[in-house]
Amino acid sequence: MRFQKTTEYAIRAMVYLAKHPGQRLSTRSLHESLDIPYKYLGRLMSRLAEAGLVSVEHGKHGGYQISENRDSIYLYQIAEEVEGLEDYERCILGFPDCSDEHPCALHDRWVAHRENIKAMLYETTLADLEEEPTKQP
Amino acid sequence: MRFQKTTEYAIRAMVYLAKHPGQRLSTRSLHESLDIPYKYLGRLMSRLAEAGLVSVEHGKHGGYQISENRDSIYLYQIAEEVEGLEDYERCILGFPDCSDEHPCALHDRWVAHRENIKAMLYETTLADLEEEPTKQP
DNA sequence: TAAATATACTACCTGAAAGTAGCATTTAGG
DNA sequence: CCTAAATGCTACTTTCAGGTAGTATATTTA
Ligand code: SF4
Ligand code: SF4
Repeated sequence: MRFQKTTEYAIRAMVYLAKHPGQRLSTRSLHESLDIPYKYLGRLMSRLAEAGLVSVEHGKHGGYQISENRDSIYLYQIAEEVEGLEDYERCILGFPDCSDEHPCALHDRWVAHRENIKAMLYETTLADLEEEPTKQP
Repeated sequence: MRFQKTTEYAIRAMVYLAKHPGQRLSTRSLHESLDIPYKYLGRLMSRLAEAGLVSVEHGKHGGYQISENRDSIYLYQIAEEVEGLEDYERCILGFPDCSDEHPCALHDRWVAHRENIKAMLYETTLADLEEEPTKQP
């Protein structure tokens, strides 16, 4: 019961960028600050840029930068881009199609938690997370 | 953000057994009722039996049976046996060692949900789940 | 005791996520 | 124009959860 490793990486990187607004940071620099494999991070950042979550500049002095409106970037957008949101609509027991109408014994217990986590993802922006340190305390 | 597939299988099987107390069900029968790969389920049930969560009989008319005291089998015991509980003590951003004392921006938001899910696992028994149907509603 | 029906054990196969490597492409700036 | 420094692209490798196969072992029952 956890995020994919890649989602963790994406959140770490995005929060780090959000804490350095106006700065354009290279993959190398992010790699060194966040301890994420260099090449793997490169592809990940590329995806996040393609999704419009960060801006990117090529060439010398290039790199990634958070958009100005980081109060409108929500965590769910990061999770959606990286691992999708399908798990949050899914049966906890893995049955392929099932409704809320005749729920099994676990359904209500699980759905409550699932909806809470969804709410966290849908209501938290990067701006909300700027108050405190990102790297190891 | 979900349980491992094997954990889903284990919960499905255990809840199904809990709904058939006093019956000794073979792997073949569980496989047909729950749509879990036969051989894979065999190994899984073997593990659950070894962990003492179900009783087992070999040979003809053998199979698995839930213990009488199914009101003292908690979901966390199943999760613990199958995928471990390490994820519930883990940093959401994947940092190796970190304390609650100087938390990062996400920490409090995440820990609250994590503790709620842990509480569900630690407070729900198989007996609690017997009220409603297990298979597809 | 022999056949039938079950679990237990061991080894191997598969697919997807994670990680690695090399080269192409873009841009700043002397 | 040329070089340095950056991202982008493509392909390969590794790791592990999930799944398959065959055989050994245990138990009931005729
Ligand atoms: S009712 Fe039960 S089987 Fe159906 S989706 Fe909910 S948890 Fe899954
Ligand atoms: S404070 Fe942040 S970095 Fe530390 S364990 Fe909590 S979520 Fe992870």
